[in-house]
Amino acid sequence: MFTLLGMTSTDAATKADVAARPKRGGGRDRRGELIAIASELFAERGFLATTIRDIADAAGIQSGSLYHHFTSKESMVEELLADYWTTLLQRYREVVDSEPDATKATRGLVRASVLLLDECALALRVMLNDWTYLSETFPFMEESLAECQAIWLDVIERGVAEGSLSSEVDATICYRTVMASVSGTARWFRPEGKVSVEALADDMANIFMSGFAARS
Amino acid sequence: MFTLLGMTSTDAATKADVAARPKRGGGRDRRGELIAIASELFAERGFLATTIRDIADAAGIQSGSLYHHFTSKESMVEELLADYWTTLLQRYREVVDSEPDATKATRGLVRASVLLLDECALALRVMLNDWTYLSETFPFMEESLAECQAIWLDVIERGVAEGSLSSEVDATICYRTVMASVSGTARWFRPEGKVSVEALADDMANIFMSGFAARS
DNA sequence: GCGTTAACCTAGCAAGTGATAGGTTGGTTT
DNA sequence: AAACCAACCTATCACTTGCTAGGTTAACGC
Repeated sequence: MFTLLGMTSTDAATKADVAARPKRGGGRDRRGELIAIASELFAERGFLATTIRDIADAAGIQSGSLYHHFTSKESMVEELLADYWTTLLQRYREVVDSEPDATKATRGLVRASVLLLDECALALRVMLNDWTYLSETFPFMEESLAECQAIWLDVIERGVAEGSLSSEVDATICYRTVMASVSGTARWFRPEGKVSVEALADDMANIFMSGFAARS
Repeated sequence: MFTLLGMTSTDAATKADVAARPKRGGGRDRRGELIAIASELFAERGFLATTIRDIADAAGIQSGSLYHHFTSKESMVEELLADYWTTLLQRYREVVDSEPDATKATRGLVRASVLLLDECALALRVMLNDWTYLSETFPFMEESLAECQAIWLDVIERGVAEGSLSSEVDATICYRTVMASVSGTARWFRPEGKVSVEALADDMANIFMSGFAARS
């Protein structure tokens, strides 16, 4: 430990840094701020490739200080993912409960997925990149996915039964195709970009309902 | 280092292990074997989450021994990914060069993608899970993806021009939707599973061309 | 002023990480 | 028999990882 003008480096750092430190009462939900900062990094580099030192640097604090707010690196991402799934499933239920027509319900599910992509782009990008690890770490992810699949299959099979959806393609393959497209969209879609969610939702719903062959 | 019956532990380990070691001339392409073993782990747990000690354990050798065959962990996955992209692009070119009809060419591209999914399931699963890291590490991945996109957009726009594909949805969104579905399929598709590639290729081509609304 | 508390710092640990250097083995070639 | 070589081992390095213990600072309530 070197000394500077009779101060130890510890003292010097403390004096200087504390002055530049933002006031305590300022932005109130510090924990939320840190989650936002961390999520950005997770989405950009991947969860596993992001270290807590990266997060601390981005937040302008020391790595150890993060553990005042969180118990582990995993807990920094858990809320983000849990939020996504509860919201998605809640909106799915609203759609299927309020829409008896299977065709419209299918469009509604696509639409709900895409609109949520807009709100939770970070969460989807994080999951997209580290699904294997994250789904092993957080059991609720597999559980939520299972419920998601159940809702979709129910709607599709209802549509096939009432004759509005084609019985020629396998329901499970339909479901997986849609889900893959929607979540895969997270890789390029940016909420602030030039493609609007509304247009995207309509386009994707159209593709799945009618395909992209020209109507004859 | 403890001793046992006058032997050092080093000697003991050597004597025993060498006896159990497979003969040298046996399976000739050892490097290829190791790539296969590593790929399996990469696909299962993710590239970043797999350590070279995991790979060595699975291969029944010591971690240091891997560096007799490879210069780095990255080089263990590079061939796998490069193979995928060269094959995909080559087959894409065969399709667009030999098929003047845009509708059939589109089906051909979907089909080629799905069939390759069958052959290169591991490569796709690896990319799907660690795309962010891998595409930063291997520049050829972004380059190949760009060429892939160019081929797709060309075919789609040709189809729109000749009136066989709908002009109502954005070409780029079409492309991204298809690609996301196909590569996302790698998450659940298993070559040895009960869904045949042929059926899958047909189903997916049908979904994209005609959608899953019942034909009226 | 005094105690409390949230937010942060410093310093470092234990466990792993990818990678390396040099030695050993046994089959193949000459 | 001698030389060669691929395949592997042992032991270890330098570094990074997530995480922790204990201390410091400043705002707030009484």
